[in-house]
Amino acid sequence: MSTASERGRMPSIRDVARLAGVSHQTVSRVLNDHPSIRPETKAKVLDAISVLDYRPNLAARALVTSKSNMLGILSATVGEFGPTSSIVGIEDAAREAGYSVSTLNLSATTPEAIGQALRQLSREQVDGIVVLAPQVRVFHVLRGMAVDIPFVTLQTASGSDGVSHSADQVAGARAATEHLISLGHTDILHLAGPQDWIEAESRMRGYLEALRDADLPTFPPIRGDWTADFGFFAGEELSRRRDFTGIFVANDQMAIGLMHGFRVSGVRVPADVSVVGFDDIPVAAHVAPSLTTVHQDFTELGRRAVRILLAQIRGEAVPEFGPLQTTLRLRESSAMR
Amino acid sequence: MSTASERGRMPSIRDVARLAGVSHQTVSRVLNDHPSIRPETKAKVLDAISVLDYRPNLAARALVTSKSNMLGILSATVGEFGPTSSIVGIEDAAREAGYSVSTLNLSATTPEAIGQALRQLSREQVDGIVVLAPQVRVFHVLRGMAVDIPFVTLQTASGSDGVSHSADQVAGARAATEHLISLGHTDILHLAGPQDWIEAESRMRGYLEALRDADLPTFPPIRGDWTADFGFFAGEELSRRRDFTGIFVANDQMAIGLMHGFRVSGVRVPADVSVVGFDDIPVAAHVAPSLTTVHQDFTELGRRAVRILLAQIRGEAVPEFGPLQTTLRLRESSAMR
DNA sequence: TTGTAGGCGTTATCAC
DNA sequence: GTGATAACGCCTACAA
Repeated sequence: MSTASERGRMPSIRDVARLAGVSHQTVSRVLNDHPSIRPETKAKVLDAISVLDYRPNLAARALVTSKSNMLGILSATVGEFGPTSSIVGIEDAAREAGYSVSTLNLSATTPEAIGQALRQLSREQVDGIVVLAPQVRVFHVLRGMAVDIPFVTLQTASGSDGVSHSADQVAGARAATEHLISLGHTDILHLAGPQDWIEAESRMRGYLEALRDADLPTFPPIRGDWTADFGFFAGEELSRRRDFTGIFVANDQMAIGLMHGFRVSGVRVPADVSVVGFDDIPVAAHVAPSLTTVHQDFTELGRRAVRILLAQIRGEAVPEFGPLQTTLRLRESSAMR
Repeated sequence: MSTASERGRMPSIRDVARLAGVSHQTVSRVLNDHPSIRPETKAKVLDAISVLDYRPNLAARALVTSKSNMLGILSATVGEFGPTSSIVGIEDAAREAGYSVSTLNLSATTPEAIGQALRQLSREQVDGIVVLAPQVRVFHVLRGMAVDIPFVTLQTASGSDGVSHSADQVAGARAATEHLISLGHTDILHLAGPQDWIEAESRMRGYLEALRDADLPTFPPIRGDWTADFGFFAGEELSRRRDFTGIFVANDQMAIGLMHGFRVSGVRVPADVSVVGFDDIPVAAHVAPSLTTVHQDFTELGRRAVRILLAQIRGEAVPEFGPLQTTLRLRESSAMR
């Protein structure tokens, strides 16, 4: 007779069974909380489990059930503050629900790359995927692929029909713009995110809607790339223009760079121009001047995404969260005209 | 006879075998690049594979080989810029080498939590772990646990004997401090990171060594928590002290907060006090005044960690990278005395 | 309530 | 060089 430890193997369900004096099937039932099992039998089994320090083999389970108890994160971001914080929330919620998390970073957002990433994730048999790929393109590819794995996106594209959850970007952008209007600004620019990005579109829409509702002129938005460096150059460029007194910037990084560009060009914030950003990154409150911006709870967003995904996986009713609220944080960079 | 597609299953190695007119074992050999296989047989098999769009089942493979082709990331950070960038590098390198990545965020750094996390990762049968847990405590627990899974840490504790790789924090901190000295400062403070953090210790050591070597007085470091908010309060407090003209801050977030605290307290940077940070986060170049800081390539660090880990896993010689260089970025926040 | 048989898709081991 | 056969550890289905 050879026991598990003698053979240098991890204890299996059969070793537990032998020690508990039951069949391996009974052990399996205990593990899966099968209803019909006598309490004392269950106790014996649990005892044996703890004696042997037995832990179910996940691969074996995955093989036979075709479920991995693993969620995938498909991300196409470059370590920005927002997505990163969301990932923390996703992992947290997933682990809490007993799922492990496999992350996959997209280096390119071509249809091929996306397809390959999805295939990889499906090979890993993830039970569901959280998509953190804020580009419109990815969204379209995803919809066209008819993935058979449940997935949730953390961005709501206009006309989205898939399951998605996000903070209300349009409302946030509206609030930011309306704030500038309420300060007495009438000529308000928008430094937007890249063309393909969903948030960029939503934030731009909020900007446009607010101006239109107030019967103020709109300007063609400037397209940035989210980076502080771009903001800096934009600041230098815009300093030549003096046809505006307020600017809503699609994210804080660019806003901080922009203020730098203004500074070196002699444009004073907020004396000459009021600036409002978006995201409320941790340093936003501390730059000079401190940045008025739109706060959103990225971590909570990630948590909710997992709850939605799990409901989908389990075939339960998908919880109906309203869009996550954003809040305007008033700081020094915006002031009365 | 029932084919895979008829039964709604994914094609298996046997389906490929049937189509190619060989045994399933031969297919397996093709998949694993077994040497002794006739080229034409191999061709037939590869053909069948592509016709069926067959993809090996990872769970089955993991079950029988006890290897998952998966690396684990054990992280105990809160979404800071550095670790986040490293994770990008880790994932990249891992996927490139054909490994998937399972990430696990530690919410607490108690020995129990760490033990649980390691057990979880080992249950997932990860082939190796990259540890991004910069606390000394975690490091000790890890060493004491005699983990049977290869692992690499991204921080070098003094007297480390495990496999680890990191940028040369001490040298970077020395350079930062020596820079202040070279500007003519003689009274230089240090705003340090939390007690338990490895980088905090290294950076403090660099500070102390530089001052000692220059025969300058050292001050007891102030312990911060890495956040900009803490830096702000520290700035307000320190503004009451006027016994120093230079300060080396252990990370950029705190440095930016500190400058804010100085600002509201009437301390001018760099006129009254020169400030140097660490990390070179993207906004460091754009805050006002722009922040002199120490740059390090976090992403490359992550990549290297994976290469080291894979060598360990495969039993190859572990590549000997020297410590990653750091470079001082000179900006406005530090100036001649 | 419990046990027995069979199979999930792959690799390892032995024949041929 | 190739093919049977037997695991790997678990779960589902059916039998007792």
